[in-house]
Amino acid sequence: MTTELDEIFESFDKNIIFKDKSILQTRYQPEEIPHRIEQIKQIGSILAPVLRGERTSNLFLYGKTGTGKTLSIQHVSDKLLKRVSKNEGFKLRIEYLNCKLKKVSDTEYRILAELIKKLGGSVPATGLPTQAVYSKFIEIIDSEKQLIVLILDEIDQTVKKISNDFLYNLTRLNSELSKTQICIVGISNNLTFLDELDPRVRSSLSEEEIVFPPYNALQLQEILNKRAKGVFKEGVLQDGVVAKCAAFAAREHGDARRALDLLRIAGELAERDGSKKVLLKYIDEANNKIERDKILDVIKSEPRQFQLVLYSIIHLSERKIKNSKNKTGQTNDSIFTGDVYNFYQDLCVQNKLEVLTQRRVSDIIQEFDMLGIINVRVISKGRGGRMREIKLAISKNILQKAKEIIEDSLSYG
DNA sequence: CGAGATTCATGTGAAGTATACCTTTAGGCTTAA
DNA sequence: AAGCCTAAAGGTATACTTCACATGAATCTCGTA
Repeated sequence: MTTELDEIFESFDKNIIFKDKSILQTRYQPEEIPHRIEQIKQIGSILAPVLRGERTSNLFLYGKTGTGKTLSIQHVSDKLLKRVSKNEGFKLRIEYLNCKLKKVSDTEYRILAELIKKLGGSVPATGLPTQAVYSKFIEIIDSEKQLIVLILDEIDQTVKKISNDFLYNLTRLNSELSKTQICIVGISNNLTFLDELDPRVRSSLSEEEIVFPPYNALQLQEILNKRAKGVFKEGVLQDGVVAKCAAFAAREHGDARRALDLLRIAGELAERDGSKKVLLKYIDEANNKIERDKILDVIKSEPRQFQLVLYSIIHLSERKIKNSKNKTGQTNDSIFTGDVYNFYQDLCVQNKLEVLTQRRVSDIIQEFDMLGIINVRVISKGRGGRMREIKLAISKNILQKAKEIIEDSLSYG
């Protein structure tokens, strides 16, 4: 046993593939950010007045995921902070908050609490009136003369959960502050986000706007090449590996994060396989793995009733496929609402869970369609009634795994 | 034979209900004067 | 007495149910050729 373990550890220790994997991790902050020079310059020139201790315009960044928004703003703020520390005339703080994090995003209270914590204060987790937390926030900010840049990432999430009012209050903060000046940098991957905003908020929040376009395949390749240099040992990458990663990611609206993940996972797969090179096939595998993990994560996080409905769908369509092969040979793998609901009812009884109404299950099915796990179409069979035709949209090789996940979560519940 | 009515099985919308989670508030406990 | 905390009271969003009506093509009905 020990020897086997030793072997595993040793082969892992040899580390044939990677030199420094951390460079591919999402947290990693590279020295250079290719193809974002324009944007970085713009951010720089907009935020530059903070160096003289002046308030800047509020700034708004948009672009899809993985287009370097967060990276760029962090890059600029690092540089700014370094410069400012040299001349001690005033104080500059740049706080970054990701509004999408679960513990933060729910309520106004929590966001404020989180901000206060970042600024060095503390509030009880509950019990205080929101207004009190709000004034505490102002008090902390205003306690000394300073300049605050507030970076709110994924700001669109807050508006969905809370309301326009919160942002409105934020934009008006300056009028309530005497010593401190504050400016807000909003980041959103939803391009239409601004349109949904209250016009008052909109005009003050987006005094300046910068758009981050998606990377194309060539640019992705360059990014990958730059990073890959430090990550992998010499010559472990098969020709075309980088190009393929870039091509895959370019298909997904030019998501650089996706490209980096692909490369990293492909490397990990090669390593686990004991291969000396990262071959092209590992990229396909990595792509599958990412896709699979994404879907399985979704399934995992779904509530129990949703899982039961999905389980019914998977079970029925598997059975359907088998039957149709035996009889006719044609692939008629679609199933209908009624079948699903009946099977689902039995499933609930077996597991001693309450049975939801058909109305609700209908909505649940629709939601799975929106998640892209199934495809749904309303058809009419004439006198046979009207119903949804349901088809699974996930590849067959993860069905088994999906079922296992659901079974697991059922037996624990 | 064909136009229009009927029908089936469920889609879909509105409105109501239960539940969980939040905020607010009142009352009790602690602390400082 | 003032301030702080907590438990209960009051609000609100969410998940679901109930009720009611909408759908759309196969099928039926019945008048007509």
